[in-house]
Amino acid sequence: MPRRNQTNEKRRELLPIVARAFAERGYRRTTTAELAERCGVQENILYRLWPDKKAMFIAAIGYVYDLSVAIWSRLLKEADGKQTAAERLLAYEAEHLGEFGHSRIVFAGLSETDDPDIQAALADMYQRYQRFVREQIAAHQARRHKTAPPDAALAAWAVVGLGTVASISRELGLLSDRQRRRLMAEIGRLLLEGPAA
Amino acid sequence: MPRRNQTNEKRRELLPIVARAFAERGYRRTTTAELAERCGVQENILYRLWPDKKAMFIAAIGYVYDLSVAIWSRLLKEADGKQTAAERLLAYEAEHLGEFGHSRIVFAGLSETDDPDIQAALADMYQRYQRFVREQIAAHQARRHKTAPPDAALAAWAVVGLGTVASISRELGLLSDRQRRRLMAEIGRLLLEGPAA
DNA sequence: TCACAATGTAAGCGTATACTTACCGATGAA
DNA sequence: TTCATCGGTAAGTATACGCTTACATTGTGA
Repeated sequence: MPRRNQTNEKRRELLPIVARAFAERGYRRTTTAELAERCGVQENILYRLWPDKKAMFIAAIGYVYDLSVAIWSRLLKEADGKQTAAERLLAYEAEHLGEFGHSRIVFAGLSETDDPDIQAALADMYQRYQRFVREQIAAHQARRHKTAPPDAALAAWAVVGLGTVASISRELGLLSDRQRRRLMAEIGRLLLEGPAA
Repeated sequence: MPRRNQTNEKRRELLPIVARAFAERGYRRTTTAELAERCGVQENILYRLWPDKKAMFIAAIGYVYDLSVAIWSRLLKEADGKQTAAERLLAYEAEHLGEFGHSRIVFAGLSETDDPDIQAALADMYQRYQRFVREQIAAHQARRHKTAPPDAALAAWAVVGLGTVASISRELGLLSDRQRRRLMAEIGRLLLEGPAA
């Protein structure tokens, strides 16, 4: 009998490195040679793990989502009587926003949306992301029953947009850390609470 | 004497075509051969108009901003006693959002932000864009003096984010036209008016 | 008309890049 | 020990792409 197959373990080991490369340099500019070098292997090793470069990228998209959810879930488990989950999430994102380059990999993908596989991967990720945020917002609104909070689904999209523009502003050096935190805090609160504060 | 130099006219003539190509296919995937073909000229003609491909892209970034401002300005001149300029702008964007691919070209650029020239061009564009929106919001708030409207600068960034996420959702087919209009209308109003409605 | 720059065409050049092939030593159950 | 398979190295291939060069044609002011 041959040795046992360690393909899955290797995939899990290399995927964070692959994802970081795509986040830093975008899809097209990240060459398979660079991926291999960062991973400390030869190119054909990567090709044994994924059929082509596109599959590596799609796997990376999945990875950054899983990573975000893992971080958020850990955060939400640390119960806090004063703040709702949504409030803690906003505060966390204000502080650590875009730390892994979540949004950079999305921007890279958005330049490839005429590829149906990449488009589907991005759409799936966004839907999960928005659903997660929406659930937190709905829970928040249920606890703090205001008279007329915004529709949770719309508010969730707006929060996603808020995070996006905050990421862009960080990327381009448009806002100081302080200003960005204020943006997330004040507008985030407005989106959670609605006009009847 | 030789013929008179028509470089500037030619640039103005080809720039919309170049910008559309970059918006549709992203920076890296748009080849200079494709640019030339779309423009109906040979490649070296483009190289007489701009020093390199990067310059063509940066010119395209400037073009989409100028185009947006031209459209908005026209819109704002059509006075309307009932709606403020900010309200009309929101309504217009809800309807025609991303018609030219304004945001697509930004996404393409955001994958190239380690190039200082591209980063500077994007940062400049975003700052002008946010300033424009902020002025409209401030004017709106001055007319409808609410007790505690959001800081106009923050609200402007949030509106930019709202437009961005709406563009993404259109790109990925995440929201119906109807849902996207609701998103822009309801959250847009919230951002203009603040919590004291 | 003529000189000469502007404009256009066609072909090529060097390099980068996604992906492949050929090969080799290590592993571990039979 | 055997031997099929796994994990890894090194080199190659075909193509695509940014950019250049060589050269012909056109239009215009002197």
